[in-house]
This record gives sequence, structure tokens and C-alpha cells, in this order.
Amino acid sequence: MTTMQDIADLAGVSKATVSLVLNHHDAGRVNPETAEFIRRTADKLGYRPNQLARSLRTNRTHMLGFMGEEVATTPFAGGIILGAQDAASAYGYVLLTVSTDGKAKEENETAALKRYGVDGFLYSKMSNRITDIPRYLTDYILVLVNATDRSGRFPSVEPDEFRIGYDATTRLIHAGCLRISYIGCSDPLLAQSGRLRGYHAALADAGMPIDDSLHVDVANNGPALKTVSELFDRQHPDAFFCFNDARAWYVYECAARRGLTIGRDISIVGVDNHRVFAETLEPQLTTIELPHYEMGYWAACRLISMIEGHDIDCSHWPQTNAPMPPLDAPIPATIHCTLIDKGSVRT
Amino acid sequence: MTTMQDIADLAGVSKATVSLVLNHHDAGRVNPETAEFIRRTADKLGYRPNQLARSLRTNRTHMLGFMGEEVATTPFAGGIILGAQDAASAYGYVLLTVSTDGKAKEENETAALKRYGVDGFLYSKMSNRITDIPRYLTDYILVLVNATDRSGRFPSVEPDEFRIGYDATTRLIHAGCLRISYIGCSDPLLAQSGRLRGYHAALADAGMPIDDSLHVDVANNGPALKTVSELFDRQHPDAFFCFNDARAWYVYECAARRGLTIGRDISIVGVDNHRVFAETLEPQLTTIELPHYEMGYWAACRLISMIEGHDIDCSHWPQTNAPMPPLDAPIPATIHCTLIDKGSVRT
DNA sequence: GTGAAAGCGCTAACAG
DNA sequence: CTGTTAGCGCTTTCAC
Repeated sequence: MTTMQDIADLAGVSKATVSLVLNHHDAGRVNPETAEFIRRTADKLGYRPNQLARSLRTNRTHMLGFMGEEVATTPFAGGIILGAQDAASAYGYVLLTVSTDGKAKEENETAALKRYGVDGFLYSKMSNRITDIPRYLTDYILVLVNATDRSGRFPSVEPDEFRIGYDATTRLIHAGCLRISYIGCSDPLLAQSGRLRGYHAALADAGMPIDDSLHVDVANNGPALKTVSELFDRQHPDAFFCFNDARAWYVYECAARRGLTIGRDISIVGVDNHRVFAETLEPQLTTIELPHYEMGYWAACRLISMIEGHDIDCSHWPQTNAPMPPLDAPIPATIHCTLIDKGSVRT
Repeated sequence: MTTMQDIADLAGVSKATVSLVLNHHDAGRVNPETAEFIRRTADKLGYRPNQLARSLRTNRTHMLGFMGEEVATTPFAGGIILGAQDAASAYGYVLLTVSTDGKAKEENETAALKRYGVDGFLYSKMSNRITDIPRYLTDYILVLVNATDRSGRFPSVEPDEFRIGYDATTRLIHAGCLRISYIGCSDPLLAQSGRLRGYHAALADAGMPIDDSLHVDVANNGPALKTVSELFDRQHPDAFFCFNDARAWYVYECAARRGLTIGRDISIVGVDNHRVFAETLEPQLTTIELPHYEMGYWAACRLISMIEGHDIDCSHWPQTNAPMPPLDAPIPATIHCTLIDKGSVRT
């Protein structure tokens, strides 16, 4: 392993000078020729700064702690992680990931991350919920992803649920559907209420009647299939806006059993479908993907700007709140997300 | 932040003594009373060792680099990560995760991890493939997960594909099925060939005929549904062993269109189904889950034992190669994985 | 312009 | 048995 001292020796200067040059603090302080020589020998020796030593000195590790719920069981967290990682990487940071599936463990894992001196935390939930920040995190720099801070003290990045519901419904309206059903979720999630409002608003804006009998909220289990089945026979919808992939599946099953073809006899817009549907049903299913990657990316950028105490260049951030794609796009994916910004929270 | 010096001051000793005590190297070296006092004040002050400083000194960071493919898009990587994390945590390690979805970036990400001084790497692929280890990793301590090293120099942890195929088929045989079809994958994966061999072996061991017309390999797209559909009508299978969830879905669609009920008219054993199926089809679908968590856990344990240069206690490792669960278990999950051990690779 | 010196918080060899 | 000393590799004043 080659150190600054090695370079200093070769260049006949002290490591202080090397440090200056390699950290780009040499403008007008070091002889340009010396600087150039130092840079070249650093290159030649394949010098890699020891991040640990640097961190020890500067008290900044350039590590971000990512606490994710359900890292194990869904692809959702993966998207967020990937986005956060890309952002981190773009700014010279790195991600320390822990999963918070186990309750008691969470505090231990956090303690571990703290001992490594992470500069801040990303706290991500599987579905957008009002969340109490654990006490052991509140004195850290923190950004929530896909969750809302009850106390209102921390910034968060969340999907724009209203727009998701609005755009999904609008798309079905534009496709000429007249009896648009909403298969929602019976849990009291922010996503559910927001999407339902969007569904209603879209119908209203299009001058269409709001028929509550076209709307059912179901859990994710046996009775759900029966409920959807009855809705099919009772209301004969020609389109479905489905809360998620599981709800879309019920519609699938019902349609198949009645000899109906998705995309011809009935239309579906589903949110956040697992890849299996995207792969097998491409031509028939319209999917709105939650902007997991973008949320992760955006949240990490926000966190880094808080850590560094200044706004960072965000011109290359992923596009958010994009308009709906054209109606004939094969797998339309609409990106909606919102930064709930509580201002800088410095420690 | 409280440091060793603070404790040393309060205890009237030098920080060296504090270090000895707090690292449990005080047996017979430090006065038990002093030791006890040190421990208590450390406790009282809420002392947390600075891992960075320690690492700088010891040249060991207790950080593991996890390079995962497709962290973003499937829940698979998540399971592996979670297992690796749990193992890491059990031995006082922590996981630095990067996704290798982007090709060129991979080397950069690795370089970043190296600068942080990770003690070793876990290299994970999305599906079990013969893999060339990138040059920039070969001089590190490394364990492969869900992948096989072409050069045979590095240990790997992989699913036992043969047993998966064997057990899945056996289960259908025990359930009384007579015309058992295999819906395989047309890509040349290790998983495909291994499971097919298992399928054949199980049939042979049960004294049942091997009918090649009951076996089709399909890709994951439109024609696949047609192929499966034709198999349905031509061979009238009473059971299906499906390579994965996408293949199982084709069977689902065909069954639904023919008014057949899974679990009554036909039986399915699927491998590695996404959670959507597990949630919505619990009573009907038999799923063999790939041991992602276990592979991650096991691999991390192996890596740590290589890093520490001695075998570590593995009595609490997840159970592997477990026997098939009883036939009436609601969601049988069989755990199969194999450690391909190449011996210690020390640097 | 450049370098010497003083650490960041910890560990480990070695002398008392 | 105990404590002093000398760093790990880097950054950052402050003299020269």
C-alpha cells in the first residue's frame, strides 16, 4: 500500500505538500511544477488515499447509513437503495445498509453504524406511513424515504399519491373507459387515501359520475377474491385502477375465469407491480411504477446537502413529477415524488 | 463524544490500560478492581469505541463489501443481503453494499470500498452462473454467492439445484400425481440443468416413466404462454414443476381459462415465487423458496472465517439441506444449499 | 511557497 | 503486573 509519505519521499517534499496538492488546495500555494510532479507520481504509484485515516482526522467519513424496512422481501427497498447508492457515489459517499426487519435489533444495528461514524442516516419504510423517529436517531442528520415524520422535524421524500391516483384514472378515461373501478387497500395507508382522492378528482375533472359501488377496499387474502368477483358480476366495470400487484391479480383471476382479455375486454392500470407481471403481461397491463429509485436518489442528495451544510448541484437529479407518457407507450411509468422539506436540521 | 482518555483520566490510569480492559485482554494483567472501575465508568459515560481509530491501528475494519447484481429489481438480492447482514452483525461486522447493475461503474464502486478498507468481499449474482472474477477483486478475500468461480480458486455458496428438482418432483409424486410436467427455462443456467436432472432422477427413483413430451423449456415472453397452452391440451398433465414464478404464471393462466383449480384439478410446485403468489395463492400453490437468506448468511460466515484466519463457531448457522417438510405443511419451504469450498484463500 | 509539528482515538510492543 | 511510548495515515495550523 502506497502512502503520502512514499510520494513525498519521491518528490522530495513533505507529506503536507502532497496532501495540499492531492486535495486540490494547492492553487497559488504550491509551485505548479512540484504539484504536477506530485500528481504524476501519485498516479504512477497507484496511490489511493486511506479514507480511514482521513476520516479520523476530519471527523467526516463520507459514509451514509441506510436503514431500510423489508430489504429482504420486496424489490422496493432495492430500488431505493440503488438510487441512494448512485447519488452517494456521485458525491463520493458510500452506503452502509442495514435492514430493520427485526425490531429489537434495529437499535443495535444503528449503534454499529454510529461507531463507524456515518455522517447521516436515510430512514426508509416499505410503504408511506406516518412514522415516529426512534429516539436514538433524532440527534443525527436524517432524511426519511417513503415515510412521513410525525413530528415534522425531518425532511422526507415520498411518492405523490394523489397524482398517482389522478393520472392512473385519467389514463383510463382517455382510453375511453366509462365504468372505472378502484380496487383499493383496506389498510389505512397514506397511499390509499391519496390515491383514492386522486381517483375521485380525475373522475370529477372529466365530468364523470363518482359511483361508490365501483370502489372496494380489500385486504390481501382469500375474501378479497370473492369481493372483487362480486364487484365484477354486480357492476360490470370496464376498467380497474388497482392499488398494487396483489389487487391486480384478483382482477386477473376474475377476468381469466370469465374469458375476458385484459387490454381488450377490460383495462387495468396497476401501481407498483412486481416484475413478474411486467415480464409476462407486458402488452396488456399498464403499470405505474413507484419512483423508488428516484426517491432514494433524491433523499440521498438532500441528506448530503445537509451534511455538507450547503446546497449541492442537483441538475442531474432524476426527473420527477414528469408528465404522463403518451398513451401508446408500451410500459408507461410515471414518476411522481415530492420532497417534504423541513429545512436544514444540523447537529 | 467520550474517548478512552476521558475514562483513563477518571480512573487515574493510562488509556493503554483502559484499552486492555475494554478489549478483554486484562486477564491477569490488570488489577481486577481497576478493571471493574474502568468498566463501570465506561458504562456510565456511555463510551463507544471509535471504530475508525481502531481500524487505522489494526488494519482491520470489520467491514464486508457486498457486491450484488440486480439489487434493484428483485427481492432475491435482498434475501442474500439480509442473511449476510445478520451473520456480519453476529460477528461484529457491518456490510457495505454496492450494486453492480452498471458494468463500468462496478470497478469504481469496488475502488471506493477498497479505500474504506473492507476486510473482504461477497460477490453475488442473481442466478447461479459460471462467473469470471474481475481482476480487481482477485487479490482480495472473496466468497461467491449464488455463482460459481470459473477458475475454481474461490469458495462459493450455491443452491443445490439437483435437490430442488428432485424434491419438487418427489412431492408431486407423493401427492399421487401421474403425469408430471416440467416447465423449464430455455436459458442455459446451472439452475435449469440441475433441476432437470433432479426431475428425471426423482421420476426414475419412483419407477415412473420419463416422458420427454411432458417437458418444455420456455423463455419469458409471449410464445411461452402458447407453448404451455399446447402442452396442456396435448398431454393433459396433472401436475407441474415450474422453474420459477413466471413459468408458474403461464400454468395459472392456462388453468384459469380451462376452469381448472390449482390444488384440486392440477398441482403445481414452483420455485422461488415472488411474494405476490405466496400472498394471494397460499392454499393452492406449493413453493420451494431458494435459500437466499441462508446463502447470504453462510457466505458471510465463510468470509469472516477466512478473514479471521480460523474457523468460526457455526453452530447457529441456518439449517441447510433440511429434509422435505411433511406433505400437509401449508407453505413448504425446502432449504438447499451447498458450500463449494476451495479452502482458505489468504492474502 | 514549503515543511515541521501536533494531533484524530486507538493498539501493541516494550520497558519499568 | 502496570504504564509509557511510539505510531497507524492523514490534515491543518503556524513558522520559516
